[in-house]
Amino acid sequence: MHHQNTDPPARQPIPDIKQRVEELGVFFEQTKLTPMEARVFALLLLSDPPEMDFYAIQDFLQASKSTISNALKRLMAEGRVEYITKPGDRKRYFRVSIIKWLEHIQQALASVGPFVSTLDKVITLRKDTSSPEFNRDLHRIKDYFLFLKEELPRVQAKWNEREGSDD
Amino acid sequence: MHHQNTDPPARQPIPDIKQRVEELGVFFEQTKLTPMEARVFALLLLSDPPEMDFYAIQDFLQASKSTISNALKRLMAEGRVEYITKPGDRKRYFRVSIIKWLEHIQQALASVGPFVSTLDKVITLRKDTSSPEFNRDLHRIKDYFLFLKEELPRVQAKWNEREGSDD
DNA sequence: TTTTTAGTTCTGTAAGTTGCGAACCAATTA
DNA sequence: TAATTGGTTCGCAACTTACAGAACTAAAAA
Repeated sequence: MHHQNTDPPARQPIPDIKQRVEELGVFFEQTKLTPMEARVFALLLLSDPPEMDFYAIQDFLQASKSTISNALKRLMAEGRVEYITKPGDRKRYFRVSIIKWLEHIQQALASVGPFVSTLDKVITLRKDTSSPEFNRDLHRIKDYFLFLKEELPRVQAKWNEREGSDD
Repeated sequence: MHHQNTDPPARQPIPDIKQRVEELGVFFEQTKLTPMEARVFALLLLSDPPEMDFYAIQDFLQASKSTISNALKRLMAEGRVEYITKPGDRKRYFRVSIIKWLEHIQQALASVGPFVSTLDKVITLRKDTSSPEFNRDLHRIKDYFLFLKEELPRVQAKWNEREGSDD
């Protein structure tokens, strides 16, 4: 017996979806994804229902299995995509993991940390140089990052409070 | 008459500078710079005095003129590097433009804007889909970005005030 | 005027990426 | 047991990028 279709009735898909996946894909390439990864992500953002099985993704994007496999692998490693399973169905259904994606974004805001310490190293190294003005300017940038490092968690806290967040 | 040396007396350079330029360079590659661009930027951050002429950069990094020329071109186009000149000296002295670099960083924080509008498009397209829960989650991410778009300028204002900023 | 200086611009190429196809594997079905 | 399903992994071809080398240019010096 082959896979019994328990999906909700196919609905009117989003109009011009192929083209929109391409456009969205180009946008998400800017977020450090390869073209195909970006297209997979874009497709999962636009698909209805929001989960798709491997073959459906492959068929839609007209790409090879290996390409889809690797794209999903990376998207899952990054936490932007996850999969669900259905009882009595061996397939995996891939979907955008919105919670993890949000966490990912929030973490990105914390990336000022390494900047502060890198600048700190530079400033320390420059301590005895003949260019106090340049060093002061460097210090100013570091202070700016330090300020952000303090303020951004505050902003985050404000959001959590506003959302009645449980995290 | 060839270029008369009016530089301040050569001082003790930063220890292990070659290695440190490589390390710092690797760090700055993460900020969308090619390896050589990142090394040039790193070198200008560590050099004493903080400005270097073309040949000194080339000699230090052991790269070709074209590579240095293109690296400086891009760093200047990005606003991270500028040059100064000295009277009676045809050479240009390249240095990190700290003010512009800071502006560049501050602008980067404004990059949430495109995200909001992209997500808005997706949400609009998904309006009539059969997955209200997914759509709600998407909306939540958009609201988060919208929140940031409002709050980040506030944080920036706070910094400007604290610095008695003149910009 | 010729030469030198301070670069820029134009190919060519080596190295790194991206994605395909084929082979492979583990679980399920026949 | 053999065949099918749902993928993963490997090796390679096509494309892209980063850098080198050489030819070029504009300004200054000789």
